[in-house]
Amino acid sequence: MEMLTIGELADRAGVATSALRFYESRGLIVSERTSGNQRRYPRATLRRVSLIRAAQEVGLSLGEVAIALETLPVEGTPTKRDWERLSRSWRNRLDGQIAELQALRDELTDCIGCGCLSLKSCAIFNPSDAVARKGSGPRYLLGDERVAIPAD
Amino acid sequence: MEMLTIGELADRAGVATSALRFYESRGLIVSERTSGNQRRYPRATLRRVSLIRAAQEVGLSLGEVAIALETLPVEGTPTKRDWERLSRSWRNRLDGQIAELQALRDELTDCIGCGCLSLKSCAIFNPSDAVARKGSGPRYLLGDERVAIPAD
DNA sequence: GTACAACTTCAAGTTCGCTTGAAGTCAAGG
DNA sequence: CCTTGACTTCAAGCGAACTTGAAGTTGTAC
Repeated sequence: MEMLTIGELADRAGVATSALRFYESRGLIVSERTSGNQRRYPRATLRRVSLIRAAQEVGLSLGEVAIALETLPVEGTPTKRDWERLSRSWRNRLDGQIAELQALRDELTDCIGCGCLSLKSCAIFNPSDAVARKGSGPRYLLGDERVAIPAD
Repeated sequence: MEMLTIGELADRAGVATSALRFYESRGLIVSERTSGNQRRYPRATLRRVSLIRAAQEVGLSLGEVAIALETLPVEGTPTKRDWERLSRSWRNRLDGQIAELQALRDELTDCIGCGCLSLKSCAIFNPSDAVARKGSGPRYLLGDERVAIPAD
């Protein structure tokens, strides 16, 4: 089978070689090695990397991607069922994200020119789910957080 | 004017005191100091913090929020025009985000069961805008990136 | 056989939006 | 006065997803 070097794979997949090594360190992809210890990837890895990038776009973390990919053959072509299952679950995820944004948008639309400058009872500022933030690290955009505000 | 301590502001705004100090270090809010060097915030800061959190939800980084807030009075009530301008621009932003997600979703929907397992011409994997990633740091979810893939 | 690009590993750096901790000061109630 | 909790600053840490750099090795084309 024709094998790709890490540079070739990087070019074709549109990612940096450092990213590929990083993915490998996280177990998302695997490589064979030449006698001189250089990585060689089967063609199928190209598809796998594409899948990873697509999943990221849908909003999955690399950890989640890893879990999703565990159900897929590392080498060779995933079955139609594999792909159907993944794409369906990703679409559902997208649906959820879209719904969230639309809700936010609708609230914002109501707000435009509503005169609620005191923000007293403005939907956008109401404590619908003012949960405590746990842990540190960056907060991702579009989280499901909501701002709490009291009467001004 | 009644002033709030940092703890009071934190409770009422639903954020940690450390976050407030951080915002202040970034110039997003300002405080007066007591003779003993403790922060005291005017009530208006509560509104300002809420605005910051709302903007973050819409997807702005703190840097962008800072720029948006520069056009607002630090103290006192923003005018109806201020708020209309901000909420309108944020809504537009949301509209854009929603549109992007919907496009992705539609592509994904087409993909379900389309049998394009080789991913040769699958819309989701096509290099619509395979821009080079500049710089390091974390990549935010829902960026405007698209995966590049060649013929498999 | 040698030049040179592409590869190797490993540690450390980057960005963002904070949090945590140390070491100390202030404010209010009893 | 004394305790206690809330406050102060400053430095360092976190988590994600990589990138960058150093120092050395491999593969290939001439």
